[in-house]
Amino acid sequence: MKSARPRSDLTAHLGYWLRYVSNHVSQAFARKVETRGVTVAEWVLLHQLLGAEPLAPSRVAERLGMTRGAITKLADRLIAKSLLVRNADPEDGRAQTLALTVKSRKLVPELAALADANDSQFFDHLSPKDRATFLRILRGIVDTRGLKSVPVD
Amino acid sequence: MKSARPRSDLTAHLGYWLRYVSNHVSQAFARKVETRGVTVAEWVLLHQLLGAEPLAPSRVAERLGMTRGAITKLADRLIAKSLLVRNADPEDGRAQTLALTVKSRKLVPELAALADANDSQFFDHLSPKDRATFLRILRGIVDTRGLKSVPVD
DNA sequence: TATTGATAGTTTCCTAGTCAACTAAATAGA
DNA sequence: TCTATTTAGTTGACTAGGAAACTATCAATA
Repeated sequence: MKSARPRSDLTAHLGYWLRYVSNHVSQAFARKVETRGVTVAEWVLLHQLLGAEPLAPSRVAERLGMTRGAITKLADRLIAKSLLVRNADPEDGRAQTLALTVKSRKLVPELAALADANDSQFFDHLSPKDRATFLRILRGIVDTRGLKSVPVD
Repeated sequence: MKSARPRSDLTAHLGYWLRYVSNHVSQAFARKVETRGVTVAEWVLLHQLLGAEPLAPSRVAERLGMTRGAITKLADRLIAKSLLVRNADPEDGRAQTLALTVKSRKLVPELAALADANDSQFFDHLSPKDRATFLRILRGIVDTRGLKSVPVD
């Protein structure tokens, strides 16, 4: 591996640009889902559940890379919006399961469409080759660095 | 609007991977600078000032894409750590300037080294070609989407 | 010059996380 | 079986930031 030659300028760091672009893309997406009355974190939770419900809060926490406490509160908010139900696990008195509602089952695809639109907005100008390279690099970083857990924000 | 081929899977979104990787890179960096007693936000502010001081808080807010209120608080914290000084602008009774201290002037290069190390950790495995492409794509998104501090939809 | 509006920064309230202490239930071990 | 430990989830204290109201000052203009 190459030695890191000092990069005196912050803007020379790939990490800087990554963060910068990612923040903008996420913010734009946040504004979109907000029109449907949900936050990005709420969307990610709902989407995780789609096809994987019911799921224990602690599992959700792992997948989303958040603490259990955060999931408790996030779930509370979704329940208040009738987008989630919390049920006691009949097998284990400590455990619970989270599941979608009729309302959220209808909402999630709409949110997915917004995610598509957001992707288009920021990445459609890329050539197919660049798109592929970009995705390959990102996934490659995940693989080689052994990243796990899904970020939310 | 472009042909939005539906991407039913969240993980098919470039935005998803972008956020995912960016979060990990930032978190890893946060852990590094934490050993020097500063946060990422504090580092970014300090680094902005390096070579550009003194700078008005409102300018900093623009550059960092944060609100003026956030800069007030961020500056307060840095001042409490003796890493920043706030001076009244002699020309304008409303205005102030922010500048580094002896302490932060010594600290910033150390933090920059951590940023280098973090970049190495996540991007050194890329071929020079991939590195260049990655940076070009990121900067290209900034350019074509005309990203500024807060993107307007 | 007096007033009106713009600008710089601060403050308050709110949101959404973390961390760590806590409760209750399950499990392992003597 | 009783006890100790682990596990699931909740709670409270704390943090960082945004939005908007607020204060103080400057600038434009009637």
